[in-house]
Amino acid sequence: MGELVSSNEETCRWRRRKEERPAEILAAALKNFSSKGFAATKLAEVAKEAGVSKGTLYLYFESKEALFKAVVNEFVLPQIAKAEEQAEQNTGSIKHLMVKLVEQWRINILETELSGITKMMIAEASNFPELATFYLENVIQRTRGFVANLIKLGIERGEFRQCNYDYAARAFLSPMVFSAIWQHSLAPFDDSYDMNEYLNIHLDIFLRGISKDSLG
Amino acid sequence: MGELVSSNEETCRWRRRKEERPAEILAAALKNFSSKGFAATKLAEVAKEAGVSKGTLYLYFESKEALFKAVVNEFVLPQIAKAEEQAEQNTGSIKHLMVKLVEQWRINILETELSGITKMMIAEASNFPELATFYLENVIQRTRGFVANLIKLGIERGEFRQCNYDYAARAFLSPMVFSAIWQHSLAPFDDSYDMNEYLNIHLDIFLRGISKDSLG
DNA sequence: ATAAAATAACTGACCGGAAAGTTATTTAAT
DNA sequence: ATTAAATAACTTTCCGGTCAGTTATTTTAT
Repeated sequence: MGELVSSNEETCRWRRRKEERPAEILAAALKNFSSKGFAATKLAEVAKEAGVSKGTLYLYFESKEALFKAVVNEFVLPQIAKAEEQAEQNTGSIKHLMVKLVEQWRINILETELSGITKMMIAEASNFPELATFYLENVIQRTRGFVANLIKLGIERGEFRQCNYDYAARAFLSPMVFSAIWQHSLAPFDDSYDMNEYLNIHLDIFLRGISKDSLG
Repeated sequence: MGELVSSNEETCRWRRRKEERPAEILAAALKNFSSKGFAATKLAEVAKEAGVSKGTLYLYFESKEALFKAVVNEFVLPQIAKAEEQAEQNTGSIKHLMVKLVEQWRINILETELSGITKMMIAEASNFPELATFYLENVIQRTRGFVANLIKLGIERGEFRQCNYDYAARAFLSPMVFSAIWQHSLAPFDDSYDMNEYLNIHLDIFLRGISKDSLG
């Protein structure tokens, strides 16, 4: 943990590492925001884990809020881009693509620290309006729009029945979001919830519910 | 709000009102915990809204955590008891009872300050393990068990298909919990989500998904 | 009835610790 | 020698919890 110097154990108290600092700080910030939430994250702890002093944090990020926004830009937005690309390259059915998207959610979000960011934002939005609008505009609305478009396409193709695709997108996404929330709130105190099972059931119900034919 | 004396505007700085204090403090605490969350709630503010000094709070409640537990006992548990009674007195189908339960959720939880308690607990469970286990044992497990029993009964009666009724209970409850969470997190910043619509769609999908016949 | 004494409800200034953010100083690198 | 990266000590603010003192109310004595 507290490794300050690399190989040559020189008599250096610290090194100048302008290039590497941001990435190391962001990694520590992600870990802390994810596990503790925004308010409960201590910048002193982030600094310690990044192997720098608290002051150094402020050399690279203006404030705690700026640091969080940087975490979102660095780690969350690329995931959305990835999903969008996967959709573009999709050649099979929309239904199949949606199964794949849930699978990607599991692997890339739920089972990584990113689920903690999802939970954190939902949990603390009301206490940090500035972050709330940032996250809403850059993450939520973009994701919702992306899924809504997908469903719209499914309807046009005759895979899905006529429905309000905007609400259908919410119905599709909310259990995924819920899984992230639960995992970082009461699941650790509960006899462990099988998230895979939970997501499978919801996906099954959703696809059944939206299909043109009643079998899904 | 800051009414200290009732009718006669006497030259009293305060009155002794041992009987009324707890209820007034609990009401102010509910309001604050609901809108701000646990950590962000300031006891000085609760005291002010209850018309007492901060010190008086500690005459009636041992700590912030004890105050929160009292709020749950006073306002949340009676709602669960109410639902349990309604289930006992039910003469129609289980399916119909579940529609009614969602309706009650809307009226008694979602559209009241209690939805804020639901959200608060999910949001801050990880930072307050003591409260988390208290809430899990007294609220979550009791509610989940109640619904699981209902679904089990529905299966025995032939209304529902064979399924893991424990997970089915989670599938039934999680969108309700999600509605409360969303309402107190990003909904205020979003173009307003129609929660009724959201709940209706989920109820429809759930009942379709669990029915023995495919129509629901 | 009245007033003094006793009681307990209530107040609010204060304490201690914690954490965000700042800055004077030190140290590495060139 | 000079620059700038990094530090560590500092300031400020905030809040849960405490407690010594104040005041409304009740009780006792006359």
